[in-house]
Amino acid sequence: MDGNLEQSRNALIQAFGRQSSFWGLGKTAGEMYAVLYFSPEPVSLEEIAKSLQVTKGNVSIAIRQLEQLGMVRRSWQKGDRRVFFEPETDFYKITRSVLGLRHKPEFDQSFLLVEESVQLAKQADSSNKRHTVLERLNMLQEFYRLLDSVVEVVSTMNSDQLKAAAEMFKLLAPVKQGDKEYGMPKG
Amino acid sequence: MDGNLEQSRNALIQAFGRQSSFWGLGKTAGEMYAVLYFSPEPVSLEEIAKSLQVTKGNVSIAIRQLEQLGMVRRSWQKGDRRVFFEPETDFYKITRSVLGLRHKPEFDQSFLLVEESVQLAKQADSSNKRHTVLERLNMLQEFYRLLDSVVEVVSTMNSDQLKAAAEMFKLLAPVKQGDKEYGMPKG
DNA sequence: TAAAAGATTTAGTACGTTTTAAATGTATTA
DNA sequence: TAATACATTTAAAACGTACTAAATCTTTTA
Repeated sequence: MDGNLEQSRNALIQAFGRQSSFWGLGKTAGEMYAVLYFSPEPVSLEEIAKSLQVTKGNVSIAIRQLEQLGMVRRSWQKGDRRVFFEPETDFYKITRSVLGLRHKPEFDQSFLLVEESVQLAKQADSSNKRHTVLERLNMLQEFYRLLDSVVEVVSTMNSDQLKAAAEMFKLLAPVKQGDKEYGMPKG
Repeated sequence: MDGNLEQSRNALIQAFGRQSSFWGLGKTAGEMYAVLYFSPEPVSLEEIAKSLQVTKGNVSIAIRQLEQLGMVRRSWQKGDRRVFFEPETDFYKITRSVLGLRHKPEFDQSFLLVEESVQLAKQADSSNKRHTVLERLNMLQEFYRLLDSVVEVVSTMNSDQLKAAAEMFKLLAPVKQGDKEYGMPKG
């Protein structure tokens, strides 16, 4: 392979590994996705293993996570019994899927616990403590509900809608004093 | 303490522990925050340790993380040499702080790597592969820039602005699949 | 100044997660 | 059917992170 492309690929693998780890998906899962993302053609399981120096078993497990999150699809080629993988390249789609499958449930669980906490506090004897606690829990719930509806909206928008909404949101940016045109397209 | 309040507190500790762990802060850090959140008065280091059955050293370290993220403040009481801690209860403020201190830098690092990847790919010999890769990296960068500006906007808005923006976002009606129009405010 | 009360640091340990090597499973071909 | 080429599961090992107990540091009081 062209040396430059090879280096380019390595940089991308690092980037995805980093992000993946940060979001709790595990470094190598992200790296595997990067391998697919960098390849115009679907990649076989063994090739992924070889290029990241990990075992096939490892790939088998990690790739399934990626599949379940809608980040990877498997495909087949006639006359070849191997399984190939290709990346979902639409990040808006991925965002939606990950929000729904990974974040939402975790969210709901916590929200349920907070709800439970509220109910129990309400049953407590009236006291200064009870009062403060309920006040705080109310703020917390308000915040949760807002987040929840944002997740809900994002989850149900298609990619173009998301893009449009994000652009709109971007327009809300307060122009910072003395800042040199932050984040705007040049020219 | 009132038995109900005690149960209520436990539910909250669970909720925060869960979320904290999910967001990569560690379970006990979240639990410690919950202890503070549930107490109308500032809490001493030792009391936190006792109520969560962990060592003071553990609290000392974890609480510092929370401080650095702006989730906890320390305070003192006259005639008492102990340090007390109290929670930041404004979640919008916390969101801003965590985004800026934790997410943004991680983000920027990855973005830098992608940028590097792009530059290297551009230097590669023209080929079908190079073409596809650059195309994909472009999409990726577009997505990153959007996220970046969302983070930027959120980071610079104050709590009321954030609340208002979120409410507005909430009004974006989900539009059925296949519909070409973007969401409009209800009513 | 010594003693006491507290917070922080440190070195080691326990734990959960990730990864591996090998065994097993499942088609496909001859 | 046996041989094969692959994917998946598994049990154990390696690893990293979170936690502990103990030592150390810091401040206050007597």
